[in-house]
Order: sequence, then structure tokens, then C-alpha cells
Amino acid sequence: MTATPPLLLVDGSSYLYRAYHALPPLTTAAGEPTGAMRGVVMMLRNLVERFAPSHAAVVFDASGPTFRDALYPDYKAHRPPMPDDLRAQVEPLHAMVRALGLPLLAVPGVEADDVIGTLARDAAARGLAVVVATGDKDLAQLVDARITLLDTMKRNGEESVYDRAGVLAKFGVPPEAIVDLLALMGDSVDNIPGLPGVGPKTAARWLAEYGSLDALVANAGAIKGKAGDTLRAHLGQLPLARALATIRCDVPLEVGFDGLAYHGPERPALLALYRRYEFNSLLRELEAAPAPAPVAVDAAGGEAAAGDAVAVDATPADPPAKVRDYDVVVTAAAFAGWLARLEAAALFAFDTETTSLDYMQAEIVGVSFAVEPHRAAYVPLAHVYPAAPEQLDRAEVLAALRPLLEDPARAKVGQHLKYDWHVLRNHGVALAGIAHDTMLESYVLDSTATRHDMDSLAARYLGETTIHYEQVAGKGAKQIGFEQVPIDAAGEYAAEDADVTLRLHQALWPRLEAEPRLAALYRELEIPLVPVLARMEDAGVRIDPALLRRQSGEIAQRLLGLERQAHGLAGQPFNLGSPKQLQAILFDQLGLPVKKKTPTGQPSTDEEVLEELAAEFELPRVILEHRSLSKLRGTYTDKLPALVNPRTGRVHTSYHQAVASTGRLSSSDPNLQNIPVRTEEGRRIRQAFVAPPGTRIVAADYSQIELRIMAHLSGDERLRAAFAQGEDVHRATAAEVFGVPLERVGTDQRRAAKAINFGLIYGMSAFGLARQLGIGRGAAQEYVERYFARYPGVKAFMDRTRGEAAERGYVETVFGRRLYLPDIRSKNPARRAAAERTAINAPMQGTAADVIKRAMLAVDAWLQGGGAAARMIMQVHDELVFEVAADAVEAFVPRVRELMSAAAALSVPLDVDVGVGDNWEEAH
DNA sequence: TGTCTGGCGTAC
DNA sequence: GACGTACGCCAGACAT
Repeated sequence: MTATPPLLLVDGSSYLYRAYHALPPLTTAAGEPTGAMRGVVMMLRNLVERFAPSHAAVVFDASGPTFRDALYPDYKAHRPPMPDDLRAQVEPLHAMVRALGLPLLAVPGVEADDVIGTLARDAAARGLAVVVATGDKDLAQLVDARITLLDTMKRNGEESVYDRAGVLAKFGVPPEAIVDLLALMGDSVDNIPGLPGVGPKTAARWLAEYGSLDALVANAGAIKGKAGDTLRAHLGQLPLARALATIRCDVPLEVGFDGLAYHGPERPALLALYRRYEFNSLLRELEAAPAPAPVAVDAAGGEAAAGDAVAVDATPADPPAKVRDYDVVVTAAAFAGWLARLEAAALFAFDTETTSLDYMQAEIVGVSFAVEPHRAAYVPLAHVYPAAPEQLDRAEVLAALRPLLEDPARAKVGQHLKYDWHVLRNHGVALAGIAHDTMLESYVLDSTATRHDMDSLAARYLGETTIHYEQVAGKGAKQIGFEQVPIDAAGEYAAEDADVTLRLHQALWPRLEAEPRLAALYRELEIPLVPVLARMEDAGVRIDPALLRRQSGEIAQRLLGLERQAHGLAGQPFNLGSPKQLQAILFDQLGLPVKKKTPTGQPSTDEEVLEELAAEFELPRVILEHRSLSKLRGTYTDKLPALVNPRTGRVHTSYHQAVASTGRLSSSDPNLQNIPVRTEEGRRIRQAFVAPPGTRIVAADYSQIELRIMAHLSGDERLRAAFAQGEDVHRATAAEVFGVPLERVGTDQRRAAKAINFGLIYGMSAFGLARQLGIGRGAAQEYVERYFARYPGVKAFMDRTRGEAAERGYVETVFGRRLYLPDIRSKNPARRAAAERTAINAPMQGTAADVIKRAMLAVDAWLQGGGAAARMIMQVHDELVFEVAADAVEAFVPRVRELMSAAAALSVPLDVDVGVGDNWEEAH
């Protein structure tokens, strides 16, 4: 940050659209749309806090035509009118911007970009630093030594800052060539024609080579190839395209620089607006803030590091000291006081601090609590750094807390409580009464958000920057265990965690309650699943490390042989594991034909390409075998033994409940959901997942669950009948598509039908099907058409789903789980098509996830009630794996089949295949 | 030495 | 551009 506060220019229009498409369509209780407003207000608030600008402007497009329409009648001709639920937010947003104290500009006849350009250049000429906040890359042309571009609110929640070097890195050309770049590329959103087939890469390459559009045009005759022809054919349109892309920096403005002074928010107006549009967390924050809010912040941030305990890396943008009241509890009396508060509370937030992120090893270092906003306590219990002060005894404190923590009737809220469940379990405390988990609240509200960690949620829903773990414990090599963090810093951090968790819950829960189906999913499925998953993780699975090591050894031998063979064929040694080196050998040295390219333009060496080349050449065959074996060794046979917990002799995965946007679980460290099964070689790894003496492995998987769900969702009579009659669905599909009797279906026909069935679930096109089956596009198209003719209900379902997604902006599972699809209305056809495929797939994949989660609850309840001497140890999307006492297996199998089949009442039966064995491979 | 990205491959 | 959802390996580039 510069010493002098910068001029902050915000492209209000671009952010408004971005927020509208990126954020959930929130409304007030009365149904008025507010999501986009809220997104923009949050962003403005963060920008002001961060840059502490002395002058600022938020610029919007004015209504009516601009000079560009006069230049080019088709300008923005394809842009649909503003959606009603966005238009409704424009006026309220303007009011909020004004109440925030930010000068607002909307100048008729020009666009927001032109106003920003004019203001930016003017300020830069005065020697001021300028920050332009926008989602529109066209503004990159303004960047210079004083003007920087800031792109916040990206899909992944990160931001990008573009100075001159940044623009060059991002676009491949410097700011002054951006206009030329845009003229060549065109802009489909604005309907500016570019050169057909010329994208950012080609355009940047040309400009890098010739320096400017003028020089390129002058040398157009010298450009070779198809692109050169294209260029020569379209020379005439370039001047207009450039004029349209050029931002004007000479717009006459009524307001002068002094008129852009920023004096801070107008509190009463802002309070009224927040209240009117139900921005409750912002409202509470503003109400809690001392009035009037301090505006002038020393931009150099001199005082920031002087804070008492917290600041390891405090930035000037950290919120000013709020009314926060955090205790560090080190006396029996203080602890007794907090215990009493917890006992009196209807709900309390708690959090544990530990020695390790590995839930099986973590020991408690301290615990924190909150029962009301902004008031929290940290109880340090095992800090061990030199001269650490006296702390309460860990065992005694946990014993005192035990009745509360183990009481299912005492409601607790936490962030990712599954972890705390494990940590307490390590100290013999059985956590019960998990009433709420903010991570899951956030996930159920919007599963497409990339992160549901507390820091992200605090920023998103409270607009607050929290103390990050790295700030107190360091990171990388310098990271220390939490037990070594000084108690003062630990207290601020840990107490804040409990406080923020509580306040997040207060912000999130009303939103969930406002959506009854989501609330039910959260309350009845996700929350009860927490202890079930914790128990599965805690159980782990026994593996046979000696077997895996033997396999590693064998594979190593074979790899050596293959490597020698490959080097011989290549005529030189090279690293078979390096796609880059392999690419050089195959395509440069040996001159093999390039079959396809990677997204970065390199010749691909993936399996499909190598298979194709292997028909003619020997080396690719050797590489393929080497690849598959080194994958097995590197990912599985070498790694799994290292992950065996020495205490339990088993591997304990982590199931992630808030990662997959469709509602599935995911698994890591190790990932038990991608253990090989398709090849003979791979399946040997499953032999190392063994049943301990006296037990057996039982694997139960849903048969064709996603296709069954498709039958249910579509209601297609023919497909439902196939399942109802227990037919082999791929065979039945083949009979329909190829018009032959069931018993006459050939293997290739069944294989094709299977590919069609899977393709449908994934939204595959005829093109993809053709590639999958190695047939012509016409033939693939014909298959698809015959399929839809025979299963018209499926066709109707897909059309309906796409339409509904476009209309509502999200799709739902049978149980009401929601997945937002902001790209469904994208003007970019590729993004829109991808969103449509997700729209088709998500209800099926997500419903399957809901179903197996329900099954897990049912089976767990049965087992916890003493139903059988068995424990559930793994979940692999459509499969549950159990470790069952040998003498209990016979009774177990039919019961688990029954519970899983009954997990959902669909209009088709849910069949479950169950296998038993001494290891996972045998149980299939 | 650590961190990030690209290319690739495993599962359902 | 063309098949959805994940996790994780290795190589290589680059920052520390």
C-alpha cells in the first residue's frame, strides 16, 4: 500500500452483474431479491476498509444509448435485457452506496468504463495512486505506473491485482496493447466482432511479434497459414473494433476531484437500509460499532502491530477494536464462572485447540467457548513454551466439562465438529449434542462455494477478517505446534474462533430456516451424519502392509525392465514419468504423429493417445504399462503402508462432508474412494484391505443407483419397467436401441448401450459417445436419437431439467439438496454447456449421495443399538463396507440389504449387492 | 527447501 | 468444446 491513500474507483456495473450471477439469489422475507446488492455492499465495505481511500467513486452505467451505439448499431445487440430480479436491486443499491458515503456517478452517453478512465487518468496526472476495482478486463488498458487494477470477487474467492507486469503476465501484452488485443479478439458479450478463430493466444502472439495492431496490419501479407488468411480477410473491421474497445479518458464531468472526497458512512441512513433489506449481519455489526465510526485511518498502519497479544501479522485493514470481551481462563474461579454460563446457556459454541491436525494424534492444548456474541473465553490447558504461565489441569477441566459435552440434550455449535469429536475422544470424552455445525450450514446453503472454513465464512457472512492460524502458529518450516503459541496470542485467536462460530451460526441459521427443505436436509441428514462419519474414521480399516510391500517390490522389478526396454527403443535414457520428456522423445525425436494437444498446446501423451500410437509402434505400449504400474506403486502400494497408524495398526481416512458440490462425500489421507478395481493388477491392492481374525469384510453396493434415480426422476415407463422386472439394464437398453430381442443382444451392443447409459448420466454429447465407442459421429447421433425415441421420458426430463436450471439458477435432488449453476445463463456457450451438463448430472449424483447418507444413518442407528457385532468402516459413493464378526455375518447380510434398500422410497426398487470375504477384493 | 501448476490417472 | 464428481502422484518451475 502506498503512503498516500489512493483514489478508489469501483466499476459498480460490472460488480453488480458479477454478484448477481455468482451469488445465491437471496431475498428478504417478503421475497424481494437482495443477493446482488448484498454482494456489492460487502465488496465495497471490504475495499474501503482495506484501502482507506481519501477519495473514491462508484461508477455505474447510465441508461440509454452511448456513443458506441452510434459507432456501431449492433453494439451489445445480443445482450438480453437486465433480468427483473436484478433491475429491482439497482435503485436500492444506489441508495446504499450513497449511504456508505461513496460518491456515485452514472453519466449518460458513455459507459462506466469511460468515466473510470477519465477519473483515473486525471488523478494519475495529479500524482495520485489509483486503484480500479472491476471485474471487467477491458479496463486493463488503463494500467500504468500509478493505476492498478484489482479484480476481487472471483469465483474462487481470491483476487488478482494487475500492475503493468501483471497485465503483461495475464494477457501477454502490455496495457497499451490491450486495445489492439481486444480489437483482434472481439468481444462476444458486447457483440464486437473479432477475427474468427483468433483468440487471446494468437492475438497476443501477433502483438508480441509486431508490437501493435498498426504494425501487424502493415505486415499482414507476411502472416502465414489460415490465421493469416483470416486476418487479411477482416482487415476492414479492425479500426471499428478498436474504436469500440477504446476507453475514453476525456469525458466531461460535472464533479471535480474534490467532489470525490470520502468521509465515511451516513450511519442513520445505512442502518435504515440494512434494516429495510434485512442485511442482518451488517446491521448488527454497524449497531455494535462505536458511533460515529472512525474514518481516518493511518494508511501506513503504524499502530497495527502494537496491539497487545494478537498481532503477528496484523494489517491496517483489520477491523478496529470492536466491543469484544475475551477472557483467558487460568483460575479455578474464572473457570467456575464460565462453567455456570455454559450450563445456563440454551446453546454454546466451542472449539478445541490441539497439538496436531491429524485427528488420531491430536491432543488438547486448550478449549474455547462462547454463549453470546463478542464474548468468549479461552482455557489454556497444555501450553508448554518456556516460562508458560500456570494453567488449569487438563484432566480436571475435561472432567468438569464432561457432563455438558456428553449430554445430547445440551446443544452445541461448532465449526467442523467432527474434528473436535475425535479430539475429545482421544481424551475419553464422547461428544454428543451436536446441534449445529457452521461448516455444514454453509455447505447446505451453497455447496458450490469453494471453501467453508471459518476464515472464509467470517469474511463472507460477517464481513470480518479473522485471525488466521498461520498468524499465531506460523507456516511451513517455521510452523510451531499450538502448544508452543504464547497464551495471550492463543487466547485472542481461540476465543475469536468460538465467538465467530457463534455469530456465524446466528447469521446462517435464519437463512437455512427460510428454506425449509434445506433446513430439513441439514437437520435430518448432514448433522446426524457427523458422529457416524467420525465413528467410521475412528474405526479405520486394517491393511496388510507386508503384502503391499511385496507388491511394491514386484512392481519395482517390472518397472526396471520396462524402463530399460523404453530407453532401448528411444535410443537414449529419459524419465518415463515426465510427460515433458516423453513428449520430446515421441514427437520430436521419433517423429510420431501428434494425436491431440493438452490445454496448454503441448502434444498430449495421455492414455488415449498412447493406445492409438501403440497400434503402430512399440514404445507407447511399453510406456502404458510403465505408467499403470508406477501409478499403482506410487499412489497405493508404497503409500498405504506409510499411513498405517502405529497405535491402531489401521489406516484412518478423512471423510470430507463439505467439499463435493453435488452432496457426495470425499475422502483423503488416504483417499479410499479411488482404490483400483477395474484391472487385475489393481484389484490386488484391495486384497491388502483385510478382515482381522474372527471377522469378515462385507461389501454392500447399490446396483446402478444413478440410472435408477434417472428412471425415478424422469418417470420414463420403459426404463422403470426394466428395473421393476429386474432386468440387466444395459442389455435392456441395447435391445431397445438396436431393436433386437433381449436374448439376442450381442456383447458389442451391450457395451454400446452401457456407454450410452453412462453418457446420459454425465450429459455426454453424441461427439463424446462417438469418441468413447470409436464410431462415427453420425452413428453415435443415431444411437442417441433412437435412445430418446425409445425412452421419451428421459428426453423430457433432461429438457425440463435444463429449463428449470436456467429459470431458477439451481437444480435440486429428490431430497431438496440444491446446487447453484451461475453459468447456466452465461453468454459463453462453452460455460453454459458445461453448466447444463452439471444440471443434468447433479440431481442424479446428488440424490444417490442423499440416499446412501440416509442408509448410513439407518445402519449406524441399528449398529449403535446393538443390532450386530459389526462396524461400518468405509463409504465409496454407492458402496458401504463393514467389518463383521464372523459368526454374525449370516444375520447381518440380509438386514443391511434391507436397510439400504429402504433408505429411499423411489418409484423403482433399490437393489443392493452384498459380498463377503476375508479381504475387500474377495467381498466383491 | 517449500509451494504451486500441469499432466495424468484412479474411483464412482 | 465436446463426460459429471472427487484426490493425489510426479515433474518442473519458481520463490525462499
